[in-house]
Amino acid sequence: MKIVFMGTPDFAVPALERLTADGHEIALVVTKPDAMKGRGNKVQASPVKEKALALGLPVVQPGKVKGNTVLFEQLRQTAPDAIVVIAYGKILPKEILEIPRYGCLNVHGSLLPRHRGAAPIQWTILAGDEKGGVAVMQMDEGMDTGAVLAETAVPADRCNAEELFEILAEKGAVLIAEVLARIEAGESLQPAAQNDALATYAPMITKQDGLLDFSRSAAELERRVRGLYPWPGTFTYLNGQPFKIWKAAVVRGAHGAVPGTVLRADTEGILIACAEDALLATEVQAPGKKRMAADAYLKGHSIENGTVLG
RNA sequence: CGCGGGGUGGAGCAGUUGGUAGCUCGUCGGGCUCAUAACCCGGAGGCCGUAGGUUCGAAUCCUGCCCCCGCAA
Repeated sequence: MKIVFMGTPDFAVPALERLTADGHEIALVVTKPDAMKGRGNKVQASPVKEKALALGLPVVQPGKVKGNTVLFEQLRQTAPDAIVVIAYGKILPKEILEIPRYGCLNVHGSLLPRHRGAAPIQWTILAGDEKGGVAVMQMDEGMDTGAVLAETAVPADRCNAEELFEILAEKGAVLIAEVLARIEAGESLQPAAQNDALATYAPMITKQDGLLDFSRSAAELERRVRGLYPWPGTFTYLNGQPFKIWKAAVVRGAHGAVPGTVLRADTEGILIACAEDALLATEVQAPGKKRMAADAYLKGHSIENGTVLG
């Protein structure tokens, strides 16, 4: 099948590889423009762009999509059977949705209609959902509101966002490959409309979302630690300095301490009082330092019991 | 040239008015103990990121390079 692939981050890469391997003709790859990133403000190409170039596929990086008639024209001339969109990062206007014969198919990292929007995987974990998943849907003009063609569910209450990303990227690649195969075989796919009443919205995550608020429950904070791993990570303040917490566990039990109080700091980790139960930080990071086990951190720094974080 | 912190025995840190490298832990051996992540005694282990420079002498001062990390985007 002749396909235009639109995507940007790592999440989209496995699908691009898979569709290529399946013998589809990837006529064009559309990804976001290179952007300044990281220390030193170096310009960096998107993971999808790098993979596309490695595969020898043509790439375009429009700065703007809405109203971009040049892009519309290029897509029309390319005349793809379908456009596969995975975490592209820009809204597609009607002009583009109408181009392919089989429409635009989107791979989304949640069990729709839950977690429509930019950060479905993180929000699956933040919300404490037992299951996460990946869905292939027929795009329409709404934000992830299209009819669902196929879905795969996986457990989500144990892993962190990085792990769930990896799992769902693979599952998503398989799923979109299957959907395309069925379309090619002439099967009717029976799109299932989403129940808007059950929809939730998963807005973009910001660095500030990583601030741990100990006046919440330890269970909720533990989810935050998992859901924002490895980006942007969670943090609090120790002696006025940002202090990141990469891994943590819930320790149940009443403690009667003010939220944020360090109950103890030993080889087990740093136990911090929360509104409900306590959070045991087991992997931490101070500014300018590497991430390390809390135990290792305490070898060179001492944290008195009763110190208040946040 | 975005701002900034850092590279010291296996781990985490201290150590700048330059002069024989320390701490906590781990590790090895021994002791104590019913027992122990406890305690006591003893030992091994570091060319102080790298290349030069200044100096009688540099982990400590200067310069280049490599690597790691925080912030901002």
